[in-house]
Amino acid sequence: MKKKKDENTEEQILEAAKSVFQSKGMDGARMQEIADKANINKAMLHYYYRSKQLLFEAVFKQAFSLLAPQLNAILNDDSSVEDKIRHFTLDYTTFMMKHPYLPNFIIQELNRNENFIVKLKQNTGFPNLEKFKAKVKDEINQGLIEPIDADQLFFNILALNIFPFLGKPLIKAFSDKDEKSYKEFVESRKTEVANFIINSIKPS
Amino acid sequence: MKKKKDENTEEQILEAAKSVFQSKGMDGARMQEIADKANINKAMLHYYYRSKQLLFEAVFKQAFSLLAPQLNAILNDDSSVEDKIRHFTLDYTTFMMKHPYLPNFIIQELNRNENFIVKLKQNTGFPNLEKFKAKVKDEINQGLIEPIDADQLFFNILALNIFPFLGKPLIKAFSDKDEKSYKEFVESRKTEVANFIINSIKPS
DNA sequence: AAATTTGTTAACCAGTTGGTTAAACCTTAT
DNA sequence: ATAAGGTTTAACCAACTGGTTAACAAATTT
Repeated sequence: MKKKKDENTEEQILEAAKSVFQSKGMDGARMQEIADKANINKAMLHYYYRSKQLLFEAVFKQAFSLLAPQLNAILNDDSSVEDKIRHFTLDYTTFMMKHPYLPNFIIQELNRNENFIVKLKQNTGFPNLEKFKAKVKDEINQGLIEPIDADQLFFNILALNIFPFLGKPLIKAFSDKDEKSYKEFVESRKTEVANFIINSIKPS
Repeated sequence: MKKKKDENTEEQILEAAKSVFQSKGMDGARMQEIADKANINKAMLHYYYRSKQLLFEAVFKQAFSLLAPQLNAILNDDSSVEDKIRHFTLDYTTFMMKHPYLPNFIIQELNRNENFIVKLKQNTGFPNLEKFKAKVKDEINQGLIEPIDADQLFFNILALNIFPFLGKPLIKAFSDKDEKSYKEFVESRKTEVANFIINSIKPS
């Protein structure tokens, strides 16, 4: 009826699996390494999660569930487009600086298995753009922002915010930044990116 | 059909390796699959490239060498910042629509092995931002564009152009696009992205 | 045309991988 | 205490992996 011994073994596994899968990906991850990191026997991984695939999916879904609410914040609240942009840019960058492996993990695995996102879409809380699109059109009609396709605007916002994490090695190499100045660069983007976007859509 | 020396075996291998590595990554790729795709014996891979690692590096360097010239075009010619942006956005998107696996492959493997880019930097023709930064500062001083950090501007350009290829599954899922409308979306970015950037830095 | 080098193959190998098993170990209910 | 059932472990396994070998075939040199 009740669980016995170490109640949080299952969570220790998930924690270890998260760390290994996020830094090495599905193909590069080794079950033994996950077991070692969780300080348990490898058989326990299969006892709790049955297979590498299912353990991976548990990790991936949890990772994606961290991303979705951030997107929904910008998409579904009632603030102005400008506020959405400032708010999202600040929150997203702050959050990802604490979880720098997350964007690359999600993008990489989504590209590895294109079917995977279909499963996720069935989940409630999967980001929906309709309300955002309506808001953009509304503000364009009111002359508050310049005409722009809402999809293009949304993915521009996403691109500018995600890229510093996906392209970290490129940024460091191209602009000769060490870890410290890379972090300063990302930090300054919390406001720079919002200004950049708003400048572009602001009526002249 | 007689057995005879096939002098382009080496290139067949590279072609097959490119296809497999770019779609599955270093860890997901299998030497046997590369051999099958090249219609040769697995031992030939080692005869010509000695190890999986070296074969991978050959593929990676060739992939990166396709990217570098495009970046250097925007960085080192003498045109105006606005022309650089329009020119690069058009060329880059056109090129990547023909090689859609390339951006993800490079980003993924650069993140998998952070040391890898250090080797690449020693290569001649590795993109250098100095001239671009000088040009940006110059145009800012002349009042042709609004003040902006040249690094930020450059990586904004990169982010907006690369993201549609990295985030293809996200774009299709979030905005309910099928393959056809995804392609139209990317196609329209050839000019949309340039307009978006130039709007942002244009003096009001 | 014989000898040598280069290209190619099937078979093989040792190490690794995800996954299984049977027995032992705890914790709780009887 | 003992039975019961979930939890944990060491040992094991079959399939797979990158890589090697030795023999053979084609091209090149002598």
